[in-house]
Amino acid sequence: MERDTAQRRAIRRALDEAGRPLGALEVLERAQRDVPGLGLATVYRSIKALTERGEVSAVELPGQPPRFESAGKAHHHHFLCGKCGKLYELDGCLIGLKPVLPRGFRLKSHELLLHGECGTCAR
Amino acid sequence: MERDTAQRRAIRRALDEAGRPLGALEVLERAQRDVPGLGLATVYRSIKALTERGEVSAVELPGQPPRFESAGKAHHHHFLCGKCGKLYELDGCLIGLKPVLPRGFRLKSHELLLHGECGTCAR
DNA sequence: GTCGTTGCAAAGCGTTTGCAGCCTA
DNA sequence: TAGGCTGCAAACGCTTTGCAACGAC
Repeated sequence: MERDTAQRRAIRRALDEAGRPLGALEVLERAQRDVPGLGLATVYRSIKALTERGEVSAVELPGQPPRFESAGKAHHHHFLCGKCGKLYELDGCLIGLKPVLPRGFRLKSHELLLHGECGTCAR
Repeated sequence: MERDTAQRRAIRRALDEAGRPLGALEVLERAQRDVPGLGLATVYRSIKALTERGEVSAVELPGQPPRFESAGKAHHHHFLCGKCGKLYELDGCLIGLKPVLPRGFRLKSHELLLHGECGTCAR
């Protein structure tokens, strides 16, 4: 990820402006507004490079392809609505307590995914 | 999932006796000790049926194919060692506090994955 | 005997890679 | 101009499906 190309600018922009995690195809669609000839392989290659640089982070969901979001936000978790399938960002972290780990285990990070129904679907 | 066949017995047994979540191929290998001719498609079909019945649950890991474990255990979470790649089961739940959700959201369940190094790898 | 279940092979899906040409620095 | 970057198509790994034979009830 060293050169500044139109493709990478478009991909970065797509992720920055989305406001929510995007799937690879969604990134492609949005970035193609800037660079019509853009290929899916380039999207994957760029996302991979950006992820390694720490500028993008992947969000994994059970049974679904990963979605990607701009990194650099504060530590947060996600809420997946089981009805509409949308993934929401939640501010803050719910894990205040030090978990009880087996002897010798060292904790480096954690991921929390909440399931339920969003405000729109719940009524 | 209505008939009782040797294949399904073998698959169920493999999951029951493993003590940790297994990948599809691991299930195949173990179940083939009982039923040598067993095919991978049958493993997937059976796991799917068992999952729908609630007897098996899938554990999703970032960037990896899912692993499967017998359900019915108490609510628990997992710890993934970044060095050796093993997935451990942790007793109990760390989420005591009601998380702050946006207005109207209804929480049904949650998944927590801890990352770090296990006792063996940490030293 | 019925019809759910199986193994095989082929198809499917998301992702990665090989390659020749392109374009940034 | 060198070498990273790109698009295309083929390859890949994991999972699902079509189909004819099989076997539980």
